[in-house]
Amino acid sequence: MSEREEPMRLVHLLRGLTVELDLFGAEFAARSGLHPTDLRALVHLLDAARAGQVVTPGRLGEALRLNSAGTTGLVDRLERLGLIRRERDPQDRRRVRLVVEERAMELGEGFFGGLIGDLVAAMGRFDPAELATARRFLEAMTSVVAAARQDPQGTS
Amino acid sequence: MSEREEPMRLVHLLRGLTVELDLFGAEFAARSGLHPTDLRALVHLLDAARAGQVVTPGRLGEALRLNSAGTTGLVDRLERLGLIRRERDPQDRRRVRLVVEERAMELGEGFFGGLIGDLVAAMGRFDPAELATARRFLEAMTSVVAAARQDPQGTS
DNA sequence: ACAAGTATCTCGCTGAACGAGAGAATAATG
DNA sequence: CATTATTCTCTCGTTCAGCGAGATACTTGT
Repeated sequence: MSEREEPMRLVHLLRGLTVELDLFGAEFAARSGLHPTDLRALVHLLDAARAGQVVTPGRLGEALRLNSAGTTGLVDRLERLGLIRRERDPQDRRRVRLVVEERAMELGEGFFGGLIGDLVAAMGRFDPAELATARRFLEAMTSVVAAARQDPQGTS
Repeated sequence: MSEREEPMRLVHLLRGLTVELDLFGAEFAARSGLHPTDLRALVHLLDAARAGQVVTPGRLGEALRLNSAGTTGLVDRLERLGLIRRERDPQDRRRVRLVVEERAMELGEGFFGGLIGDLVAAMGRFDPAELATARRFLEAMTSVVAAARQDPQGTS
């Protein structure tokens, strides 16, 4: 009732939203014959590709918190599915560059594209000032979680 | 620069936030000797307990998209860790009720409590009208994702 | 009583991820 | 240069979460 309870409702909403997004991802992954980890890897690779960054197995494994053996297995799977390709780096030939194939782009586009379109459409029903507020809110929440992650105990 | 790009930034923020929250959960889980699934189960059980609902292995497995064998294994793990307890339902003795132990509450409280406190504190820097907007926004986004989940193809 | 339905658990298996360490290339040092 | 250290990536053997199929236990409808 009181306004003191509103924040807790927002916290639950926030969690509910992440649950929905996770389930969406998991179901997409299952439908495409991917494992949750494969999907996370794909998202990471597509992001990096869009930003023009080079990703090596080492970097990928680090981002996904996998050890080297797990990373090799992951890269093997993605390569077997024709989503990425290994390529020796000509500069430093110890390194392997992970190149995203066309198919991976299409896969990502085809599935998340729809969701993104729907989200953007739903945002259209908010005016610019409201979107700015939502943005500030999301940024604030994200930085709180990021801070909590680095300092697990501190109720800062 | 144009306002047409703001929605995409919000989409990325949204994803970034869920990634942070997932990582937070995963790191907490690892620290507590739990698997990601165990944590999801615990959250579900604590929510249900707070709402006064009875959870059976069947319901839990359904919520987490596990089959019966996986569910049994999950419940075994949680029971072995002393987080929950199996209890035959006296009304319908085919059923087993999953009862959350004190320890599980403390675990959930001790870890998420801090984060929730930080989030609520951060919300304190928004006025009630802004929080209401954030809430509408989150509700809109959640229902879009939920709808997309049930109708994977439809760009509705 | 008997059949059908529902809830949970057991068995055997697949495969993702781990720890340890090997292999391959580059960089640093005498 | 040759040698040693360093940095990536990959291989081997193992562990364990989750799957499919089916067993078991209990309840409900006829």
